[in-house]
Amino acid sequence: MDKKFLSPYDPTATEDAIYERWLASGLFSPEACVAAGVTREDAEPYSIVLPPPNVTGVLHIGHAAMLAVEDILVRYHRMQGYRTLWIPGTDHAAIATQSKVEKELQKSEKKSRHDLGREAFLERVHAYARESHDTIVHQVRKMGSSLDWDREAFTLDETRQRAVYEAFQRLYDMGLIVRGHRVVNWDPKGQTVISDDEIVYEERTATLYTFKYDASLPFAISTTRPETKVGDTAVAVHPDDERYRSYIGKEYSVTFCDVPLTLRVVADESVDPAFGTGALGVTPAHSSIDAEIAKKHDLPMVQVINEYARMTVDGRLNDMKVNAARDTVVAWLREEGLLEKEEQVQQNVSTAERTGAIIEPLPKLQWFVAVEKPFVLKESKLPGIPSGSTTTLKDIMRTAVNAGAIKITPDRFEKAYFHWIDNLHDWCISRQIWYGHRIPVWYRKGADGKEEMHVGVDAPKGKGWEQDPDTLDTWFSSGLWTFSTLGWPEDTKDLALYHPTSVLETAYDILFFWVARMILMSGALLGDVPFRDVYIHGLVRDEKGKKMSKSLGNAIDPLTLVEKYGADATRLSVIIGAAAGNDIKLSEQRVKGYKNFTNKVWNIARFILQHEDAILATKGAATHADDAALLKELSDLTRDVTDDIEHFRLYLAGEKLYHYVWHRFADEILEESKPILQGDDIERKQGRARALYDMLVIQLKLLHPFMPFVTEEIWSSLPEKDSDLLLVAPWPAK
RNA sequence: GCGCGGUUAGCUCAGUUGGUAGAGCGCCUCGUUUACACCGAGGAUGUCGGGGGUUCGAGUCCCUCACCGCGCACCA
Repeated sequence: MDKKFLSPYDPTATEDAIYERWLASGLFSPEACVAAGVTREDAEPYSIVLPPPNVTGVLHIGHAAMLAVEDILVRYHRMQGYRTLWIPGTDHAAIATQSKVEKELQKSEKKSRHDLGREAFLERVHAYARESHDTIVHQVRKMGSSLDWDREAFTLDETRQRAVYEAFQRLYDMGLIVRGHRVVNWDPKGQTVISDDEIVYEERTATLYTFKYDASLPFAISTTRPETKVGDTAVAVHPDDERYRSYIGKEYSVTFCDVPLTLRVVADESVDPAFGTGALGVTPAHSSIDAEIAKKHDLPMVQVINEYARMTVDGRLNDMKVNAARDTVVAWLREEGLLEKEEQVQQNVSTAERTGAIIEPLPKLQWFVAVEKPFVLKESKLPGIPSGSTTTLKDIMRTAVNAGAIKITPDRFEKAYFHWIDNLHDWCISRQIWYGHRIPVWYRKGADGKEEMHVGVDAPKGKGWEQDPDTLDTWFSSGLWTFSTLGWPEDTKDLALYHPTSVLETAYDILFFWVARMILMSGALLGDVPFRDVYIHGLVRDEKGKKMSKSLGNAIDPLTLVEKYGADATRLSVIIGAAAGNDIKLSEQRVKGYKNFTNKVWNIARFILQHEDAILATKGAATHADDAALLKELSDLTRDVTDDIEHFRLYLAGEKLYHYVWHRFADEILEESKPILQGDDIERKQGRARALYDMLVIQLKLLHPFMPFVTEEIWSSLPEKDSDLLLVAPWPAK
């Protein structure tokens, strides 16, 4: 027996060396597995693309859970003989990374990005991203992730840049990317447009003011934002509302707080007669709902607020910030005796996810992905959408899941997914930030003074072309992730072999942001799904059930846990007790418990290997009925665990293994074996020793996906085995 | 407003198709017998949120109520 078994298992002393052995073997690569003869050339592929962590800092325990789940699936399939590929990568996370660097720049040097200029600022961001990337890769390795590092990708590297430009051009050519002047979500602090999904609603108490624009008007309106009323061009009422029916179609000219307004009364179904006075002041430029009403009724759009959330009208409001302008308008209403009512109401305020600023809806010229526009999908493998049929992006997203080409586990998330799609509007993809993929569109003034535009992967020939200064929403490049990592748009072998990927595993908080957009991109560009299964894991929370975050100071760094208890224990603690999609509350106490389990496994091996001579004396099937029964019992467990893993019940598989290994095998079977092993019946003794050894081998294999390090370390000391590395040992037969 | 999840032992949670209530941690008693004290043997603790229903039988299925958490929508 190896001397190392004489002391307790020490993860810190072994894990790094084991990971190095795996790397040196090259067997994280499916080609290497084929070359080494552990995977058949024609084996069925199994592929997962790692959801790329943002290069905004360090990994948190949620990432650790993600890595553990995916590594379990990958190691299991590799051992099952699949041609298994797990691709690593990181995400440039445009807005998130840029605003992080901006914040630090402001803090340390009191400078803004404009003080540095685009190029110098981007240098800073790149440096930060590199550093962050290195930290993340280090952490990912520490967790034992069996990723094929030779295929590592970054959403902003050269290959992915090409994929992004190609995707943009193709979608543009298909008419699915459009440029338009629309009311968008403007973040005055971040100075950029953001998409609907980057908005966080905050509930606040607001004052609802009811007033008349002018004493000459026969009715009043209600609003929480009186300052925007200088941009009103209409008053909308419900067509069936008796109170206002006689005013429909009439036009009123008034001067509202020094600003002349012309208001037409229009009838619109969307107006709720029960709210306020039942009459709605329509501000087309500063409300997306109002913009829709305005479009329907062909109303003029007047912008009265600028990018800095300041008023742009003549008179007393000129250049005032919106809050000050609100007070001024209310004061004016009071003076004029127009204010009829003030009441406190609960209101959800839109704020920007990254900067926390209150969103100011503004009309702007931006790029959009049109999700409801019909187009012809030339080649399609999507069930329900035949090649050459007319469809929409929304339809693709809905059908992929509805027709069963993609299965979401647990299935309750499908409902939320459909609901999200039903409420989806066109996706604004242009951002006024510097870090990210520059929009592949060039402009120049033509000879006739008109603007010329060129959309393409490469800059156009000729003089005077300027590339669009804006960048793309980070989710645009993330949407391509399953195939951009496999070499698309090139017609690569990887793409043919590994796409669609087998499983997309992620937390539920980015189901819409990301999962839906991957389905959109893959559907539109490849006519296929990006993956067959979506497995949703929960969020890791602290002991009190709070979401872990740096700002709350309750975040547990996975590396700290790995250093204290080992990666194996850390992995188990985020797997066991966490049913699919359910949040997990993590405490160090749990991790400690699983560290004890790793030591238990260690000592089981130690005990069995003490009888090495007796083990090696026999071979073949168990002859004694008791031994055969024990092996049968274990093969039942193998069947259960295999079945659980196949159905994403990793927590159950882990728990069953834990329970069997410790409380059945160690506490009972080994105890009962002691008298036999110390007895005089040599044949019985050798038979039992052999049986225990065979059972140890099976248990190490079953445990390996869950706790790869300690099992591999024990494996290295086994006197007899069917594979040099446990990493690629064949999964035990049921 | 619509939807989703949760409510099981002191704490954190399992309980996959309905069949005598489980685990870990904590607590109590005993044990240092050469795998392991990062241990073992044993023990206490539960009207499975309330109410109703289906069933021979319900933690599990149905209805309803309450509370907690979350998502979406509205947000004049």
